[in-house]
Amino acid sequence: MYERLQFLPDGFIFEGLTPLNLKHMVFSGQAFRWEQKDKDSYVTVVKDRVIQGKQENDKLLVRLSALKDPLKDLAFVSNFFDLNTDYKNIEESLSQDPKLRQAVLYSSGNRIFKQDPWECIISYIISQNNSITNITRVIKRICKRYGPSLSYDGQKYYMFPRPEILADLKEIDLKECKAGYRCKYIIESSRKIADKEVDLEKIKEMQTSQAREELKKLPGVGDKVADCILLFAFQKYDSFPVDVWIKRAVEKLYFGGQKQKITTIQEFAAEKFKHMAGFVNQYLFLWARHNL
DNA sequence: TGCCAGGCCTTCC
DNA sequence: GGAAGGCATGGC
Repeated sequence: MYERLQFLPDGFIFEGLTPLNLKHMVFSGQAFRWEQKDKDSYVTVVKDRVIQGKQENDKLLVRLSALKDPLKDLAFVSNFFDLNTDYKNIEESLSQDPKLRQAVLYSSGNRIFKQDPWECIISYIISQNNSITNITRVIKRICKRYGPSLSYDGQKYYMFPRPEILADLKEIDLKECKAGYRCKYIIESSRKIADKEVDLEKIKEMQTSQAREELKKLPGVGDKVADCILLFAFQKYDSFPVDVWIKRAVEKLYFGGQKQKITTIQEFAAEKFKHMAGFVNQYLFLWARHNL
């Protein structure tokens, strides 16, 4: 929801975007391919395009490579940054819960990118039992080694490699990207996706629970990884991935600091937050990582 | 050194 | 159906 739009030769300026916090979005651990370019400017690669974003108060400046026609580019950008969703309403609504208010306030403007499903799946397979800095490094190595290169602003960037490419790798080669024991998951999951044994187009049309079971057919994808993929790539906002930070946050806010089983947290969130669970999750995650 | 990180898989009961 | 261990890598 923005108030005004300017067309640039290679991008757009969106004005009147509140709430928006690009820095939160970029470094909140939802996507792993953003880099800081200069002081307030960040760059990433989405499919075959380089995207540069910069925030000035309620303005979002976006430049991109591989220009098509302006309306298609506009649709692509506003979809990726989720600019047509009313986050003001979401944040106000969630803040009605006094236990959530501090987390929402702290994380305000942390919109959820709409990521490419294929890249998201492999990224979150890598994420298991791993740290955000290390996940970022591993993905970068994979793209640099196996992805087609792009040129933007005099610099080289890399696309995420296609499923067929990763599917044909030997484990011993992929190991050089330091994904460790997850390498065999990456290769086998890539093969299932390349062969359409797991069909990403069909998953888009499924209800959350069915989509979740379908994703879990991929090796290296369990409950938590599936929930991340559903939330970040399939817009299933009723999913609520529970990692150690979310667990801590929910235990502290809603269980008086008492340890709970993961299944208890999942059931609690589904019951309490319903179709808003995914948004709650994002606010809680960022808040917890910085404050707990 | 040991423990943790956006967990999953296998084994065993 | 659930508990326990193992697991690559890197930071603290």
